[in-house]
Amino acid sequence: MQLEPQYKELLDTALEGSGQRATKQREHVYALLLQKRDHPTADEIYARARSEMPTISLATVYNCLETLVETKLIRQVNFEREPTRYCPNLTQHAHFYCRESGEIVDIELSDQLIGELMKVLPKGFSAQHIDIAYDGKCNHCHD
Amino acid sequence: MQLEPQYKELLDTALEGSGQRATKQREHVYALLLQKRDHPTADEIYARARSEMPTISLATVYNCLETLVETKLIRQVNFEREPTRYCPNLTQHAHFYCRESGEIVDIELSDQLIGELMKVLPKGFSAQHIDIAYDGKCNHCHD
DNA sequence: AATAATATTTAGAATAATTCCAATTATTGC
DNA sequence: GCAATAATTGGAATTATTCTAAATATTATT
Ligand SMILES: [Mn+2]
Ligand SMILES: [Mn+2]
Ligand SMILES: [Zn+2]
Ligand SMILES: [Zn+2]
Repeated sequence: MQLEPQYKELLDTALEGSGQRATKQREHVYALLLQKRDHPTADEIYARARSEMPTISLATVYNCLETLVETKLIRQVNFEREPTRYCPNLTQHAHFYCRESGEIVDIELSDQLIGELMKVLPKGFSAQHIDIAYDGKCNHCHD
Repeated sequence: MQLEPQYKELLDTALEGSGQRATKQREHVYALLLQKRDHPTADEIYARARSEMPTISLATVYNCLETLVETKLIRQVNFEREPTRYCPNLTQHAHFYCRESGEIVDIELSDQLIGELMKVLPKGFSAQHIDIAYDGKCNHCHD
């Protein structure tokens, strides 16, 4: 499995911009996230990574993920106190967590809706970020 | 410090409804949460609880909080992977986390706004709960 | 190309919030 | 008051994540 050229480009410039090196571990972790966009945990990424790169360590997976988050190529996604998950979708979106299947789905959010959410803040408050997590039943799990 | 009668009533009926007993530890933890509504962590609650009840244990604080959450008298509030915080405000509200001061403020949400958020879900999805967390600068911390 | 400087990876130890456990203590119903 | 049940307690266990220090890889310099 390999990183498509446009993403390879993205990764290289992001890393260069932050004075970090492009390593095969970083490429591999990034490629895995882009390939199966199911919001895996570090452990899941570790398991997937090992099939093609058996010597990679869990610490490296954490390190790579940290680098990718810092350079804003991916974001962290948290539900309650569950293990952190990772998402390469950089658009403004919320997450829907299906209690039945455990599936996590991206919910795109319009600027308009974000605007409305900003409007309800009391005077003097300014938010740089809004985190929105739904939970319930997804389309596959309905009666 | 003590629990106001209306809340004592609330607690007793909630506990009775779930077949649990009203103990002084549960009352005390609940009273602390109602008194200073700053979304404390279990450790903070433990520290506060000990000044009036020096023999209470951290395990008991966790147990009491769990009971209060189960009986829906309080709710848990999580920011990223920080320690869980606890909130006795039962209205529909989001949380604003000030990066500068660490203050956590309740943001009331109208049914209308929640409705809009529900509307953006794809067909077949139904949410029982939406978790909304802002983060940025609060009114006290502005330049 | 060799060497030095720097960054990354690695395995395993450390950390920290929370949960579990088994013994003691408190509360309830008779 | 006594037996049955539930809650509290201190400490051990768990688990995701971070830290550490040694080994390896990459880049820059001669
Ligand atoms: Mn996502
Ligand atoms: Mn609150
Ligand atoms: Zn589902
Ligand atoms: Zn502030």
